[in-house]
Amino acid sequence: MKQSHLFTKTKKESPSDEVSLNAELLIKAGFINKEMAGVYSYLPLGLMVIKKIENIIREEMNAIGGTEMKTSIFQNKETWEKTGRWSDDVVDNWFKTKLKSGGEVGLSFTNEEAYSNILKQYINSYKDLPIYPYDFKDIFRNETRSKSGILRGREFYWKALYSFSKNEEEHNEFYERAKLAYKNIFNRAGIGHLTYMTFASGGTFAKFSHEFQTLTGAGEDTIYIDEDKNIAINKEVYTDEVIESLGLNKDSLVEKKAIEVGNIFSLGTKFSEPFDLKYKNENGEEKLVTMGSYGIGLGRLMGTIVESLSDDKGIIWPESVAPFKVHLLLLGDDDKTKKEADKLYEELLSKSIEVLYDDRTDVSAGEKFADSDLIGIPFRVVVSKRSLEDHGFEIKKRTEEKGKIVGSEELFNLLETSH
RNA sequence: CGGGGUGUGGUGUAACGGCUAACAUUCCUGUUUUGGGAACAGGCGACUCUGGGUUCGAAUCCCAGCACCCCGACCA
Repeated sequence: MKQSHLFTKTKKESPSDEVSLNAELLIKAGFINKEMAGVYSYLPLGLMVIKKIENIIREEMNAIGGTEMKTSIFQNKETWEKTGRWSDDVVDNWFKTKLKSGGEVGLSFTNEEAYSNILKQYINSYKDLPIYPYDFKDIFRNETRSKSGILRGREFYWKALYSFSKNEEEHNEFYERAKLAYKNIFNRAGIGHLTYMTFASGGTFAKFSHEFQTLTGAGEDTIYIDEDKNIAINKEVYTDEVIESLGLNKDSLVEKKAIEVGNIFSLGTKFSEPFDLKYKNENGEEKLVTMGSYGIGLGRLMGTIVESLSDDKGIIWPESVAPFKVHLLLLGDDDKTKKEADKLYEELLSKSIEVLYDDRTDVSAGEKFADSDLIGIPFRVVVSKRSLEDHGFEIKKRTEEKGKIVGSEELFNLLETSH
């Protein structure tokens, strides 16, 4: 994509109504636009990142047997009354609205009810199980206080997978696979080294749920980490009894601030009971389905990456989620340099290397460098009079201070072997 | 929902109760520039969040509302 076609521009000043680093950088660099407190639009660059993250999650979910679908934002009152969660006394953060015909509808704030209701039609026999449907979906929560930029919004985009299993054993087997899939996701998203699987309260049907907590000062949660064993405990279950039951030692636990980027949860029969979600086993007996839920907030994950990987010049995207792999900068406006840069741009495109081409000729070199650092694309390639007088192109990683001048062959070699 | 703070051109800020609301940036015109947010010249852009009140006079003081930020509570 040519930068002259990208309508967003970077801002020099930080927005006055944002304090959080993720919102500040993402707004300055033109990834998102704030609509109101806790509500953000994703601009072209932001959407590219979201889609990259979405694809990573999709691949990992499909790899463990997930089946993608798309449930409606609109929620049926009757369905929710089955679990008692329609009531504002039980769930106080609903966004609800009225139909012209008189009824009420809610906007999704979670998906268990919708899934249980749909899957009831399709689960009859033990032969129908297990199944692992999932959604990418906008979720709405009327938070009393949204905060921290895109880390906690009133509207957010998430992935939710629900597992429907015959029994505890089958559920547990999948649950373990889901843990690994989640680890893969956060590794691939570039924050694996900062992310800990964390024991948290489990509800009625399991002793624990598991959160994936990424260390960042902007975190809302307090966790206690055992760095050797690479696991952590959420403050909410940080008791002597729990520490002991996990075989941990209080002295080796370190307190840290973290943000919850993912959560997996055993639901047992909490939802299959009210929905009468049963199957017939081999002996013709009716059994309740055992469920689990597995969520990741994509916007929150994006914000967390920004929070934990940026520097004082801007964002540093991991290659896996960066909007582009290469930021190609044209410096100078003489015909020869421009022609060389155009040619390189076409070559990158023909090799399917994602590139943002700063082809603007009315912008100074300094401004292009500053923009490039702020936007945070992993590789910066400069074409200028100076580079052409040497071997051809200057390539520099966003994480490096100095680049090096390389010829075309070496350039493509470097780009094609990196991912 | 409790507490605290802030609302001024698109953006970031300034302005003792008193002149035509200032500066920077963005944007537009032109000239010169092109390796770290270039230089010069000219120009566009504001009912100072809304509604009341005090005053000869309000961006400034008072009241109410709304919005945004922060702390806390809450967070399938």
